[in-house]
Amino acid sequence: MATLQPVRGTQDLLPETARRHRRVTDTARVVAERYLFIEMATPIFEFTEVFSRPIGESSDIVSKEMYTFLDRGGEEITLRPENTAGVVRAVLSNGLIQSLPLKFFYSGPMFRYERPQKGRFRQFHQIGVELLGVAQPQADIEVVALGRQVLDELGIGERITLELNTLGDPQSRMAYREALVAYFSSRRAELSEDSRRRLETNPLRILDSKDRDDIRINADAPPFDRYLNRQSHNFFMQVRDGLDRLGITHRLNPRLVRGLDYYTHTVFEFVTTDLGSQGTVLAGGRYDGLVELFGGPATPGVGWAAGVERLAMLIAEPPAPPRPIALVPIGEHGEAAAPVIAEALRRDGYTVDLGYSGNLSRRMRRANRINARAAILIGDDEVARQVVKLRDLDSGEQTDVAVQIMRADVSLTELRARLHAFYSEV
RNA sequence: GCGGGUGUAGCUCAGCUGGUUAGAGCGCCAGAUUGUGGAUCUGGAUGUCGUCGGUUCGAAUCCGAUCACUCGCCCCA
Repeated sequence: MATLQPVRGTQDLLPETARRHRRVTDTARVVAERYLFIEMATPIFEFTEVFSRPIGESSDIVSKEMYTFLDRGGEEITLRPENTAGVVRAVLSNGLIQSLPLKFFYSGPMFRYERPQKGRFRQFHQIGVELLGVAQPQADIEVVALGRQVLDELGIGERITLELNTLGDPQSRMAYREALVAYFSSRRAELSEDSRRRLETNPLRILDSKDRDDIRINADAPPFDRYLNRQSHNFFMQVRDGLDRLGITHRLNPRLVRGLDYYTHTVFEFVTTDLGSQGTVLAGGRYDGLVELFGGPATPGVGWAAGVERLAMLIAEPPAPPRPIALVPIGEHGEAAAPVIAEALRRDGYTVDLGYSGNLSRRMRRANRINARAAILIGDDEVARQVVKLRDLDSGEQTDVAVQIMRADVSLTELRARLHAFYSEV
């Protein structure tokens, strides 16, 4: 810690950014609840195996990106790199699996030891939804529609396109995987270094390579359709039809592959070109085998997660918070009376700034800086006359308003009426 | 994890091929205006020139390392 800087990949959410984050999570929560996806939260850390088992030992996330440590009791703990595994664990821990279907919304920080970039941090925030217990394609359709509606409500829908693919059921996926391995192995020498590695770890990912030679080789790779069995094919068609009926346009991307091992059937990504190479903004899919992986009963699931930082960068400036009222005390009696008035107005629901120190000019300047709608000046003279000076900071008009202040007992009837008028103008 | 770029005041940046006390705009502070904000004018403060080391009579400037950010790859939300 040579200088006072935050840990690499972490960042302070200063008020303006925090406001954007809040806009994103609040909007998502509201929309999710329209679909009856209810908010829940799981711990920020879990036993390591909660993540290592379902995500897949071969994935980069597990093999080199997790924040894993021994706690003081000798338990192996990991900071959550994503939240689906945690939600499934919570469902099983709490016996909720009895009451399917389950629909959850969550938001919170996640942790991955990656190389930071724009839109990519080591501590980052995700919002997400999970739907457990529905095998029918309606679940996929509903979950995608929810994602689309969140993006639309955030006002960024038209800059984001939906890409869709299917991984098929486990049999289809396995058969295709074998066919791919056979094909790529035959042309191993031509593959990029990255893709030769992928051949061992995640051969499907080669299809998504950006390497020029890989792209050429991919052109002749066997197509997935041929290995997709009838049920898987029909399932995918139903999902697509359902989306069409809802007017949710999408682009088929046969090279779309999810990084996590537990995905089956539908996979999708909402992508934008406005964020450079970190263009995926919301992504997910179906994970029918996940609950079983945890030792629970075979239970289908669909869900998605979205990156709050990425969404926060895309949205327009959120609406400004309500303008405050500045209370400006002058002199000993004013200082005594001002907090009483401030408290009463705050109980009315107004945002009130109470100047702590400085002369009148200084406090007025502060009132202006915080964009106050009005200033209430109260000095010894006013206290004696049982008035306050109410100054309209937009027009500069200033008038005396009668008040009654007897220690904690205040009567502000006229002041309340005047303030009410200020805030109902617009 | 790999490759490229950048790092000078709170912010945005200037500082030519190394040469005295490192600059501008915005912001901040003070005053004009000791019971009145915004606009204007006047004055003022602020920098370990990211950090450490090297070359040199002399380094913000050249070299190396390191840290951070950033772009691409990888990965992913």
